[in-house]
Amino acid sequence: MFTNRAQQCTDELDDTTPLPELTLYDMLETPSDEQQSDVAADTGDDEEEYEDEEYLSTSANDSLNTPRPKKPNVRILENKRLTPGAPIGMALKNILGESVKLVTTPPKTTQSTEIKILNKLQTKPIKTFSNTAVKIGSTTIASTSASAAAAATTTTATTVTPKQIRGITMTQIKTTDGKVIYLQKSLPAADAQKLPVGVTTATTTTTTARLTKTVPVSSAGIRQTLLPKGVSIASTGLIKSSAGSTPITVRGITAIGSSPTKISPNATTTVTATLSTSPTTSTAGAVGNKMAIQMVRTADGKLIKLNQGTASMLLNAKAAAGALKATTTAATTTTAATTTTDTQAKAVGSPVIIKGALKQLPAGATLKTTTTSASTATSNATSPAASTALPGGKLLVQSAGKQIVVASKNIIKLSPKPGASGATASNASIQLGGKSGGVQIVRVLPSNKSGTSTLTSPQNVSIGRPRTISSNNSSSTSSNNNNSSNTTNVSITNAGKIVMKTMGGSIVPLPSMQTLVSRRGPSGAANITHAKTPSSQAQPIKHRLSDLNVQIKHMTGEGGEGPDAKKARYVISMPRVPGAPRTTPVTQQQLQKLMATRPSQVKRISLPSPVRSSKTADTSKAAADSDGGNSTGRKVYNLITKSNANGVKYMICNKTSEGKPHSVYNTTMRRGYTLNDPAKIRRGVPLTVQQAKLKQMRLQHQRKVLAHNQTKLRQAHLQKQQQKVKPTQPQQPKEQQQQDQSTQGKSGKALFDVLKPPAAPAASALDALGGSRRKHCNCSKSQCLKLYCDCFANGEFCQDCTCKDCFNNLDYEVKRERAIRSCLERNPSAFKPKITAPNSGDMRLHNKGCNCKRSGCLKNYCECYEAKIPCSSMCKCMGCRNMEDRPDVDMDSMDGLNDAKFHAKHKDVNGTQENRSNLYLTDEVIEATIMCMISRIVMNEKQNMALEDTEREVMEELGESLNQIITFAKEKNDTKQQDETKAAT
DNA sequence: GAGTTTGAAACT
DNA sequence: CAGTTTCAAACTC
Repeated sequence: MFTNRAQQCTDELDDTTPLPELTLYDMLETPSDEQQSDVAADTGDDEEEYEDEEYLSTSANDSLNTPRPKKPNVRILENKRLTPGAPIGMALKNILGESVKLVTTPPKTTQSTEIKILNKLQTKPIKTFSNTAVKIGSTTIASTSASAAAAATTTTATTVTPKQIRGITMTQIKTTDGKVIYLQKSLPAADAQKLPVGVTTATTTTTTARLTKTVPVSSAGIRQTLLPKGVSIASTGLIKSSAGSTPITVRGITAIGSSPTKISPNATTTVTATLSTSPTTSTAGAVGNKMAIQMVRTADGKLIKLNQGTASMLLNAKAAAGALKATTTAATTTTAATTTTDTQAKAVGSPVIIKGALKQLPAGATLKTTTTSASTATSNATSPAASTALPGGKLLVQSAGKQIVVASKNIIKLSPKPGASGATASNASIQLGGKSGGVQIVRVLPSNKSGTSTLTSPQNVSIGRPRTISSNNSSSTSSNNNNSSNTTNVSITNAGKIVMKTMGGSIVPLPSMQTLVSRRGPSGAANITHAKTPSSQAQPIKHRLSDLNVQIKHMTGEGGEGPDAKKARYVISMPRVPGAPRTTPVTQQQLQKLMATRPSQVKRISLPSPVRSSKTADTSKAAADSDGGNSTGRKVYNLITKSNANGVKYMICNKTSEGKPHSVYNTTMRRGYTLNDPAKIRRGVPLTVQQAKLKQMRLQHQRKVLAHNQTKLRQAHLQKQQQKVKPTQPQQPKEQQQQDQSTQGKSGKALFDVLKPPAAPAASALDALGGSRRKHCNCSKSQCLKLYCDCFANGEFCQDCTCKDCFNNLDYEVKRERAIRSCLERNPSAFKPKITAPNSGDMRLHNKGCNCKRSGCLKNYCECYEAKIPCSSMCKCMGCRNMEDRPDVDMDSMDGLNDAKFHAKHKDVNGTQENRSNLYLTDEVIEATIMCMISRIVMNEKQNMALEDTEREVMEELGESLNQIITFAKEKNDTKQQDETKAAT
């Protein structure tokens, strides 16, 4: 796999542009939602950039793998962008001097680097050394004097008086809350001359909360400035920061050379450092030789050190506020250790940052995090992370009981260090969801943004308790100040990304390390638990992205949950009688009891958030099918998703520990899967697999009950009639009935099984195949990376397919992700369900509609017909015969029926509709139905359920009862026809 | 199993 | 957005 992945990095025009973590959530969210990136909340989020168009353009451009000048724009978050020609650009130039090269390049060539500064607010008076205002839009960053009021709403014509800090010309920008941002006004002459036009170098920007302990920040050129929410540039010319530790992000500040950075013990500002894509070796190399370390301190006192190297990874070390004495030099390192443009280009495109870190880190490059914190992170902070070269091109980084193995691929493997203590050590490690003990693997996602990727640069990893791990040779990172959780953010943007965030970031563990596992548990109640083992014994099951999407939404929607809530592994235990077969025998007595207490059997089961909507406990066959016919099977999914508010992203890979991908769904994956048929849920309503199946279980349970009720009533009715006709044999029916009961009880066959219609062909086929997948693609030209391929369209990996040149597998994950993105670019709804029901119980509709011309929409060419739904106004079909007004059309039971049979049946039913209504809609049946509804009401009232829920469930009850009646009537009708046919023959 | 038909996806 | 091409599944023989 690694080899393949490496090859990917060089093929296709060297298009190694890393794809951003493509989340299913992204797929399903509306664009507007995607753009609603709460930067302020997402303090460490630098992975969201791909969501904007700039990223896309950059990405596209990166595909050419051509070095590009950077876009010298300064922009403010929330769509306040500034271009070089904009006032901010001019103002910055005024501040930074002529040495700042604001290169005007097409927007698509933008390579955005980023510096994020997390500020912890302080109320210090503002003092600025800069007397030049920076105007951003209508606002101005003033740096006229210590008086904030002196700043005008417009640009002041004052010039910056550069401040010399350690020989570096700095420009100070002071914020209203006392923070001071130093920007290197100009590069050292030597370095500046080395810089080619349009190329910037590393920059370190630091803000401190105290004037007396300001941190110099070098800046060779500010190309972008991002001010997240909560930080504004006031008309007074000051950077304002809202309460809390709102991060201030300065994006695109690049610098050259290393600058010493001091962080005062009480400094509450995070320094982020960036680096550039500068191909100049001199600067980068010089810096690298110096092994400058970039120190970052988070708003909550965490200390982050960035080592030199292309894509260093930052990990915070928690430190008590005021006690932190970490001092280090700001690291401005570039990984571009090459002098040639070509090499640089390749480096940029390299998707693996840490790749190739074969040599041991120099001692100076080892991160040292000093802290006096007595917290559990102390061990981390005081323990310098050490890296050791391992065979096979791996880099072992150890820290506080944890080992991080940085493979030659974009993978970081986290495994417990032998002898390391459990809980404490776990705090000191990169964790996925706070899990400890197991091997954790984190994928390093390459970034196509600016920056270079070096294959030889050693990587340092400092592991600390803090959440933010971010490193970047060209971009900065920010630390998360959330102390309440054990989340960890790892992000390496630029040449490579380590994206490992559980809070506000992305988690991209290796396949099989995070799996969404669904299995049947022994307990009778449906519940969902977190799996404790990364590996699973899952049967090959395919999954659907859309299903998982919803689930992950639930999973990640609980912002207040602990780290375990972020785990991507879930074991869903379905209700089942312990030891009972899938089709649990139900005696009539049981059914009667069930009938009497029916609502309680359909009681709501409070599930954890991921499957909170699941309510029903059932032992029906549907439940058995929910795991693909394998009670021990687990569904292992692969997808990337993220949460809504917290920005949590998961990549859940459907790969077993053996490396073989799973097939989540054991069903055919044709287009137009519908909700009611779990075997065809490909683009059905966006319910989770579990939800859909639980719903089906619930419905089947209701059918059981209703069928039992009907049977009981019919038998009573029949008994009456027989008593009337044959008064001499009054006991026969009763005896027969008892015998039936006994037989049923012995045979384990439920009454419903007697009454229920034959299983749908799809389900039958599914069962016949023992849960194996029925269909496999046969793509030959699309490489299974286009929507032509059903596997791909379903969000699955190809498995056991007969396709040729298949790239739809883990070995070509990059290509696959790119293809997904391509599809989404063409059609953002490409992976959304095509067939949805507006509301529960509503008729399903094809969202797009078919476009059939010749098939009359009566063949499986038609997506509507295939989905067993009538064509709607959305369709553009010609000569459509897939009409809606077919009262007998039970689309879910039409599998295998040809048109002739269909129409014959149609005609027959219509012709005798009234009679059959009288035949089956007897008073007893109606009474039973009403009883069911009343029982539901009573039970809901006992449970103090909301009226709306009660109403809804009562209506569902009615609907299911009617459905059952229809099913029963249909079956009887068919039986009758068969009997008539036999009699005729 | 080969060839044809069909309509969605992709492309222009 | 419309027309055309490509593609793979559905269908036919």
